[in-house]
Amino acid sequence: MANMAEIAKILNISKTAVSLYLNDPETKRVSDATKARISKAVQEHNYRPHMIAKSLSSARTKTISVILPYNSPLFRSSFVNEMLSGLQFELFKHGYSIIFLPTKGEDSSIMVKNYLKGARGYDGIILFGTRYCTRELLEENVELLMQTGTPFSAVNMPELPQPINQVILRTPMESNPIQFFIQSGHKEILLVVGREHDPESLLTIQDYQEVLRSSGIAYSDEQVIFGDYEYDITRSEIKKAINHGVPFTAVYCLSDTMAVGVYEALKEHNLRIPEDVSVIGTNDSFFACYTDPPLTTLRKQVYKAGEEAAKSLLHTLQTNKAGRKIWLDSELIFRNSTRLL
Amino acid sequence: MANMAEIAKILNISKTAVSLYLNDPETKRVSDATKARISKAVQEHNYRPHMIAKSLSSARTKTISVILPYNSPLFRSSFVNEMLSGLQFELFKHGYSIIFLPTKGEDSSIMVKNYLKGARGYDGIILFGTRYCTRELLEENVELLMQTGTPFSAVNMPELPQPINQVILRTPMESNPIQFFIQSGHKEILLVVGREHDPESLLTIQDYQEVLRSSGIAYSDEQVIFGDYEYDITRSEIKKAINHGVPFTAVYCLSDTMAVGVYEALKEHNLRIPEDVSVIGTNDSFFACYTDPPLTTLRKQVYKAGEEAAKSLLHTLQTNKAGRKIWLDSELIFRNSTRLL
DNA sequence: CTGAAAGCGCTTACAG
DNA sequence: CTGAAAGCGCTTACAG
Repeated sequence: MANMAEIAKILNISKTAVSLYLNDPETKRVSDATKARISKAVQEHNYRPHMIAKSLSSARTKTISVILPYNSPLFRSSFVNEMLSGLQFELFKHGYSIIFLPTKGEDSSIMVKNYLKGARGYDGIILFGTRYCTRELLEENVELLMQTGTPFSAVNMPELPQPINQVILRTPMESNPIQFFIQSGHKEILLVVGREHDPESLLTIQDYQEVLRSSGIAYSDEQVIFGDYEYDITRSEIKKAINHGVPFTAVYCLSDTMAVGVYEALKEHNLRIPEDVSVIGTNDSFFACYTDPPLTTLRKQVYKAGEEAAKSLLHTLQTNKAGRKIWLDSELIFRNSTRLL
Repeated sequence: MANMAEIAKILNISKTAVSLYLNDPETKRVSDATKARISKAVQEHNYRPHMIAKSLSSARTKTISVILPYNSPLFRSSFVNEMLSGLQFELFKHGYSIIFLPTKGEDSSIMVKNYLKGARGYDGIILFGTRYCTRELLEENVELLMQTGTPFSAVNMPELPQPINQVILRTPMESNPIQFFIQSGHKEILLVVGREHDPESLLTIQDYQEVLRSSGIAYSDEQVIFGDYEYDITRSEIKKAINHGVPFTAVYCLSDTMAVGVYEALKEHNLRIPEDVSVIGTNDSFFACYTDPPLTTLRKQVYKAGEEAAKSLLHTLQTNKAGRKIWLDSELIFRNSTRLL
């Protein structure tokens, strides 16, 4: 396969002309006659631009790197995948590629650190927050990233004070599941979160306590369950709670996967949904309408989050300005797993 | 941030020494004293290798490009995602990155063509077959790809005669859903495939006809339904079949999504699963155990397929030899959507 | 409208 | 053990 120098040589013109035309067929700096000759030669000799060489000389790669600081295989979380969908669709529209670099390290903050010590070779970064990371480490990572000077946008993490691009998923009070349960007459509400220290769970617990308090309902530690975002763990933790006599008529879960874990535990104890217990999940995952009964769930604007992250990053790439914060409101999708008390 | 030349200058040594050490800390070609000095300077000056420059000069990118010839957003098919998981995990292990380049074109074969006319900048390719492509176009694409000389592995397509790396998902007779239905006493079996011309559907229809014939059961066109791999279309096509009086006591679907479409149609006609109709899906998707009733399904080795595709590609990259064909057998997972007649 | 030439940040024979 | 130098395939001021 020919390279640009060979094409130029064959036509007895300069590389400059070839480059100019190939990068902008409308350019006025090359005559129509020359353009036609180049076009023909490119076809005939099967010329394909070498994007690596292009990147090196132009100092632009047209590639966005996605940091997903997980040890386990990627592409397994429907939440993350949906966000990647939005991201990809928007980036492709503007001719950008997406690259996933190998991450190494025991936990997510170490991975990000190693990543930022590693090779550069992309125009910008999309940083995914992970559930398995404390807020302090999250902020530390963001600081490190800012120091590198690489443009980036952060998704799936709480709002941070730094002037960085962020897409934040937010639940307005009228879509708050706990609030909804209370308005439906429930007073004993189980909250199923992930882990004790991840920011998503922490924020949810705080919010839960606040909503209870403002409704004059007593808070009890034992009504907060840690399901680790896993089906099995949730199932066994719920069974424990039932066996310990923890009272509840409603359960809100921070993921749909955990909600089906709750389903299973309830079924094993012959508790009916929603007659005995109401259940709400989070994310409106693909399978949420196929469960028995179909699951009421808090739908987050996940695809849109990916899209907006791409847009804000692209904006920074063009203008060199960062700091755009975008809030996307979640919405309750009513199915048959909830009832008025 | 410093580059390699600056590091060398600061230490008053050559770039050669720096490069040698950085690419192989165990090298005998640099003294321990010099190694220590380089290491220190790299830390102090925050040196990060420039992977684009590295790729250009070494002619290796350590990047694998994935061709997913879809117009719609990627990362939305649980089947493809699971394959990507296997692919990613294996590639990361060996330090390879994954890149997704923007694809353009109306249909998948045009996308592949455009892709192969576009920029190069990766060591190898993973080519995903798409359901929405005829066998002829598939072969044409493979031929084009072979001509470029880029190492590649193909997944998710029927076995091709060319000496290329391929991972093929196969169903042995003992896991054949139609065979299973017949052995369970069913005689009126509906087959739900995707489209009329995609190779996956064609092969399945052929296989269906053969199994029926060898069991002495008459084949009827009206018992083959085209669901386009979509929930809604499947649902309405099944309802049509029921209204037309097409007889059936069992349904095999080429995807779990279509199977839940069947579920919905049956429920709307007050047909019970499995009492009135047995249903089998394909893929053992995440939600298959959460449906009502839990879905019996043909599990394909999707993750493994991704893994093996990566392995065979890596092998070709090392040895320059291609042509490895790997068959992975599918397996029936029994849940509660099927019964003996 | 066109071209000669420097440069992007590395690697890698080659020579010592 | 170490270094000078050519080269990877492009882009891009600069000069005409």
